[in-house]
Amino acid sequence: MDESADTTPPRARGRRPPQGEAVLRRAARILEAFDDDDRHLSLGQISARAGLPMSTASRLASQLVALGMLDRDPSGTFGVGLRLWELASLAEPTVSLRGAVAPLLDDLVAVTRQHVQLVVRDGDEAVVLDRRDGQEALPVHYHVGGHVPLVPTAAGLVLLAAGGSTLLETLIEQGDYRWPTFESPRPSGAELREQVAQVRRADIAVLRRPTSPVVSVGVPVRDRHGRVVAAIGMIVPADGLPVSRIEPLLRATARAADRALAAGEGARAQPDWSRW
Amino acid sequence: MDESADTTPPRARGRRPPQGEAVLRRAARILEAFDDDDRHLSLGQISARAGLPMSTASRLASQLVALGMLDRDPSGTFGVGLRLWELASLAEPTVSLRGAVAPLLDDLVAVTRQHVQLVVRDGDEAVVLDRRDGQEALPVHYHVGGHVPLVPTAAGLVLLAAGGSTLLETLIEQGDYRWPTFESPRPSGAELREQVAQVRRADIAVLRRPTSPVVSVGVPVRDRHGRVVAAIGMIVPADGLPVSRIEPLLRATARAADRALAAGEGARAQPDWSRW
DNA sequence: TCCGGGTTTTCCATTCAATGGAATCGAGTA
DNA sequence: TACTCGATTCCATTGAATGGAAAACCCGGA
Repeated sequence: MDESADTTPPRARGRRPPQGEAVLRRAARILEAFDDDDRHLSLGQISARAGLPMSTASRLASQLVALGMLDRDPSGTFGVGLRLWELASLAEPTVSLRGAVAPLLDDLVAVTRQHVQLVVRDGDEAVVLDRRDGQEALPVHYHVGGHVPLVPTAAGLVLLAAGGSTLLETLIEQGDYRWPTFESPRPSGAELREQVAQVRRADIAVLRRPTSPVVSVGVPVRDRHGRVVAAIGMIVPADGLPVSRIEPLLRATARAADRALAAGEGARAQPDWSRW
Repeated sequence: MDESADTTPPRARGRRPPQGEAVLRRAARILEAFDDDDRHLSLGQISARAGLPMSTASRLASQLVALGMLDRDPSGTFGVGLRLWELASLAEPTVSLRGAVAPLLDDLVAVTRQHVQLVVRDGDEAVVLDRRDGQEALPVHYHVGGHVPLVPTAAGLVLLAAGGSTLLETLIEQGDYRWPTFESPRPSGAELREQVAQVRRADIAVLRRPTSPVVSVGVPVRDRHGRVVAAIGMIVPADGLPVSRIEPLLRATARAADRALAAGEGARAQPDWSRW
């Protein structure tokens, strides 16, 4: 190629991205390049997913490694770092909620031998804070920290119902809420409204679909002020323990969670590593 | 050069920090301003702890909020954000380890009714990956994501023993490893070496101190290649279940964990939210 | 309602950390 | 050995980041 016939006018060495972008946003995009399916990425993949030039990706990623936010194994591939995890475990509502509710999850799973999970709402999705696998567990897996859609899950519905009409209407309006593709009819706005109203009345959500071999049940957990801050969800085989048995158990657990949470909100047991 | 008599030579408006510092490092310092004792900070506190000018702290913190890395409640105080937590839960070794070992922790706590925890090493400390509280639990609290010192804990000793002589010697050399202040004699280098050797021989650590009402026991968890990747720790009252009973139980659990981990390393159960 | 203080945000002239194309390096591979 | 492809380093260029100061904000008290 000759330098005379080129359309690129000024020939700048280090031209910044056209629209100019904050470093932090770029770094965040690098972190967000990782997801459930790809927890390990090469630099090239990072660069591609984050939409950054290789050199920039390389530089930023190295910095993130130096800060412990990313890890890099000998083979060169990146992964999310432990330091990040340590920091993140300070995030509310994880600490107080998990601390208060974890023993109850233990009990629940001990009694029912089914999947149990604790979820909170984050925008128009839910996030799994903690979970226990029952021995008779069906192969259904939401991992801790993962997303759960609001509409097609019982725990999600509980959070949706608690989220106020604004949330519900927004969700209906945008209409693209997650729904199993093979499930025949995605519920209409009216149906969804009715479903939510039902959950509000009953203070519990029971989700049962003809095509699915499982029933999911969800109950709200409330803080001292009566605000729903989380939901406890359970997944049981449709042909197993009848829901009529599960319901009171879950309701009781939810009330216990309310109390545990209220009690824990004040005092803070301070760590005493010396006595280990 | 100066038109008036002032000692401040050039009078620059936006002078950067003397030594010049990467944005990412500053942002990281902001995040690290949060800890167990202060999970919520005002802007002023962040600015002070991170050693940043108010204006800079304000700008960066807002950006972090926009990215979901920090949360800000109506009163204006900051906290670590949920988004960060979601990202962080992709971190190895949390995912595979917790997934594989969690059911075993459930069993352990169900049988013994004592505290159980899963820890991994991070440099010269250990980090709690998961824990279960026993019903007969003593008020000892390391929260998930928190740090645990290597030397004065059984699980820590296991990781220390597995960490190779370099780690041990470094720790001895710097000599400032954490040790309960009131515990009379901090172990000498020789004592520590002997202790570690003992752990290596027995493939289990039992820590019993005269001043403490608890005994802590730790066993190593190994990956497919036989490398110690984590430790399971248990804390039992000195006057409760005898350690001779606990030992075989923990050993068996550790072997089960090895197998669960090896099995899980290959296949990945893929999430199937449609069947909820 | 208006005031005094403490905290937070915005403004903006200044400048250096960040940038990305190209060259270099390095581990595979034929 | 020569070739390939991914990652790193180099470096001239520049706009994103900076921090002091001023403005905006938020309260509790008068």
